[in-house]
Amino acid sequence: MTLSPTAHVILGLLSSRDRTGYEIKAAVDRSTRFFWAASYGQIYPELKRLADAGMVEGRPDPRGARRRTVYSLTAAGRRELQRWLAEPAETFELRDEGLLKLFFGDDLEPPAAVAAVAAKREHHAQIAGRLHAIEREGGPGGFPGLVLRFGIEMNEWISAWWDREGERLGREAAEERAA
Amino acid sequence: MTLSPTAHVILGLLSSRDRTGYEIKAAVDRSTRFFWAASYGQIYPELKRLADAGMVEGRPDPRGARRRTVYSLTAAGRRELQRWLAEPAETFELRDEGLLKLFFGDDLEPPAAVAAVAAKREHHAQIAGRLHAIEREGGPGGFPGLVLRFGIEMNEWISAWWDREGERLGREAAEERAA
DNA sequence: GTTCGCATGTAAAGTGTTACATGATTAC
DNA sequence: GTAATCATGTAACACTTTACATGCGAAC
Repeated sequence: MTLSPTAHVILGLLSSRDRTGYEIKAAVDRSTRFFWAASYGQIYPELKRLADAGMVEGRPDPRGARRRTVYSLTAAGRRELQRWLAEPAETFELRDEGLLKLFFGDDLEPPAAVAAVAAKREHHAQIAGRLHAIEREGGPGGFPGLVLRFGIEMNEWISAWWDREGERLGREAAEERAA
Repeated sequence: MTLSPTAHVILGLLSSRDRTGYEIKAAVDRSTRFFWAASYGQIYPELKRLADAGMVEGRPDPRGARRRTVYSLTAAGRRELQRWLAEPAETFELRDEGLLKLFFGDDLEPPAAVAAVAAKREHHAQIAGRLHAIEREGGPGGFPGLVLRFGIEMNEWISAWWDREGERLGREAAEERAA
């Protein structure tokens, strides 16, 4: 039985505190979302599988008439988390439709290409801004804080790169019109 | 009928020249692979769908007894490519198991965390190296060349970032041992 | 009293990878 | 002759998203 990386995200989040499936989803959206997303359609079935495998334990903890299941890590779950963390990472995938469009930019009219570059700059500036906001609102310390800092600085760097490139393309287009 | 981004990659690659499915796969592996991968299992069925939709045209072009189908873009296919290129990009997804492990680094023994950082540095240095090799072997000009340059510089930046961070973590661990 | 947030789940559809199967041609 | 490359394709599996369905509690 091999566990998916998403299963390990759940184990990792339960390592710091007990949570419901709903809270796990919220934590993912606040933190790992930018490099590892997960939906309810994954989280709830995965919690069941992990419970069957003895890695997590759910206990009912209703609020009034509203049923609620809080999950916690078992000793086996903590061991599995440690094992996975020590093992080398495998998955690294990027799917960037913006880069794809830029790649085919030679098929574009110059103004459209400049617009595609501007969209790339904007997109990464926005991600950096959102991450920055999380940091200002008392973001995490330790390794989560380090990864957050990385996300901010990388997106700022990418945004600046395309900003420079956009300037250059704009200048070249202007020179061409002048000639 | 909406076309997937992968369908548009095929249209884009057929825009510069006619190709077989095999050649499309090879071109993807040489170029868009780092930000948009595609497998035979997608390319061949997608070529059929695109042919049914009148976006591409296949003509048999055997080499001896070996059957071979060369595809070319139709006028409708070129229009669709233009339309898609002008439209804002939607998909941007990153799945980075290494960042995930670093995120949970507080659960790791310090030497293991330092190793995870080193793995991240190495991974991006290797990608940068491979892309650099493509550039040296007479890489593409124009927009494909620009995207390649971006890939090289971004991976070098990421590698340098984790290099710095690894140094710092190593120093801190040493100071702690000394104290 | 209605909207928003909490809470759990499933079904269907879409996307994509991997492995397998087949066979010809070219280079060593 | 044999290994690598060219060439096409499918089947099984894994993974994920989206949409739907349901209902309580709190805030306004």
